[in-house]
Amino acid sequence: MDTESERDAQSARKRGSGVRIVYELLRDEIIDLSLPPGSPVDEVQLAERFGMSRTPIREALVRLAGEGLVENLPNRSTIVSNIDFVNLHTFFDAITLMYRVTTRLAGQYHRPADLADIRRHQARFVAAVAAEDALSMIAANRDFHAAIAVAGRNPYFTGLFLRLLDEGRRIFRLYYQSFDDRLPQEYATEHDGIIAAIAARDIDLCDRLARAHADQIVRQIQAFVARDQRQDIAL
Amino acid sequence: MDTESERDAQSARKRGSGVRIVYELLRDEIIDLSLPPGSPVDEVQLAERFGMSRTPIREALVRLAGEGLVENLPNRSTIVSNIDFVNLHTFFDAITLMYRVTTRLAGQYHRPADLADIRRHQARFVAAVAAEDALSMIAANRDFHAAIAVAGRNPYFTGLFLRLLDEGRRIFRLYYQSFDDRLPQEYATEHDGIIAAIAARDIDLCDRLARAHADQIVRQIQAFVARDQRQDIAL
DNA sequence: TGTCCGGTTTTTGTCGACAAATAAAATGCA
DNA sequence: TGCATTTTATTTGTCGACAAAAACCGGACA
Repeated sequence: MDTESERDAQSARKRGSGVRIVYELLRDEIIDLSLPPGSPVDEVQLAERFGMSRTPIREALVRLAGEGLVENLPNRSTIVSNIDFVNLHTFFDAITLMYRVTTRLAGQYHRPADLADIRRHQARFVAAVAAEDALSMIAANRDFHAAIAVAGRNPYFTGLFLRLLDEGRRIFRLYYQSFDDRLPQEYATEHDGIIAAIAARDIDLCDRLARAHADQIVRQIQAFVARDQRQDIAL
Repeated sequence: MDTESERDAQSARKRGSGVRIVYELLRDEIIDLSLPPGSPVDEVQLAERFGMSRTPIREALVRLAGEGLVENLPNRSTIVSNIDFVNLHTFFDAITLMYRVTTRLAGQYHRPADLADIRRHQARFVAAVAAEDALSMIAANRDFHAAIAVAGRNPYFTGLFLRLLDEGRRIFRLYYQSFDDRLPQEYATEHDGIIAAIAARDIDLCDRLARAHADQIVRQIQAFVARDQRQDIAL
């Protein structure tokens, strides 16, 4: 069970990079559901897996807890945070507002280099759609909107938005494991519209398109949830 | 140099409470500027001050770093985060939006117990204004709006808002050390208006009042900054 | 006098170990 | 057999110590 990065970590890692390695890998595994919600995260197990002491593992877990990706039950094992389906609407509210705000600010403050970044991620997204690769589609979509947020140059909004986008990746991932719908072509064209609005610095248009885009995504997730619930009832 | 809480921490503290104690105390000291921005935070010094090992200190620092209250220069001392006056407008944008959103949501989702909490903090605020106690005024104001955010029941917004309110406390504190203006009477009446709007569940009114309140605060800070800059030029 | 170089010191990052707290298992009792 | 209680075992929280990095200091040299 020794992957590339883990052996790197084990052999010759620089003094202080250990935490980052563990943090990023755990983060990715939580987001792509390799570590399912609610599963316990054992410190000593991770320690021997990465070939390091418990101390850096612990620090990585504290950071993840700060972002809400894991929960730290006192004197008990830390677990991967559950997805709260009951209060999913709070997530929808928050991410919709952040879509709008970040896109508006991008329209206001973006520079040429930002647009290049955004277009690059959109190209990745389109390629993923063409290849029908749901996983890299989800990742590219996240990076696309993250780039827009960065172009908006408000670290407070960017910070919250990144958290929400990652949480969204978990939820999407949950459904793209079981279903294989595809309306992502609409997403791609909507993305192009957003890019154009940002480039034209049309703030109102940015807002409208971002809101429509967010509504689209929220509706899709809600459809997934509803279908899921009907299945639960049917069984 | 042994205060009450520190001796408590030293003698008989429960297993796992050490981090919380250090975290909360450091957090308070950073917010009320006892630890000025940019000042180094020495681990071993804190360790002997609290009578505990470096490990829990370190964990507290990691948490604080996660909230942006300290910065962790690799292989070098961690320092209290500086206040970024150049990009202060991003702070204004963010906190204004959060004022509006949380107050709107409070108008929508609050329950009777929430209103009681909010009114209690407003009473504290009024008392602090009457006593002309700037410090507890600032603290009560923060708690007042925090209670409104809690009543809105969106943990994502609440989380960001609390961070912004604490950052705002640092900025306010910065100026209430040098000046002794007072227009807080206006704040108190505005607070009453906000309470009434929430109780009446008038969402639009909540939004308008919150926005006006935020603008008021932003203007006051900007006036402080401007006056400060004029002083710098004069000297 | 100013700059570069090597040693010293301070401070962090990591480690292994121990003790407390809880979960799990085993035992006793009705 | 089922439940309460004690015992064991696992896992976390904390500690002291050591080694690596960078800052600090002093001296040599141009």
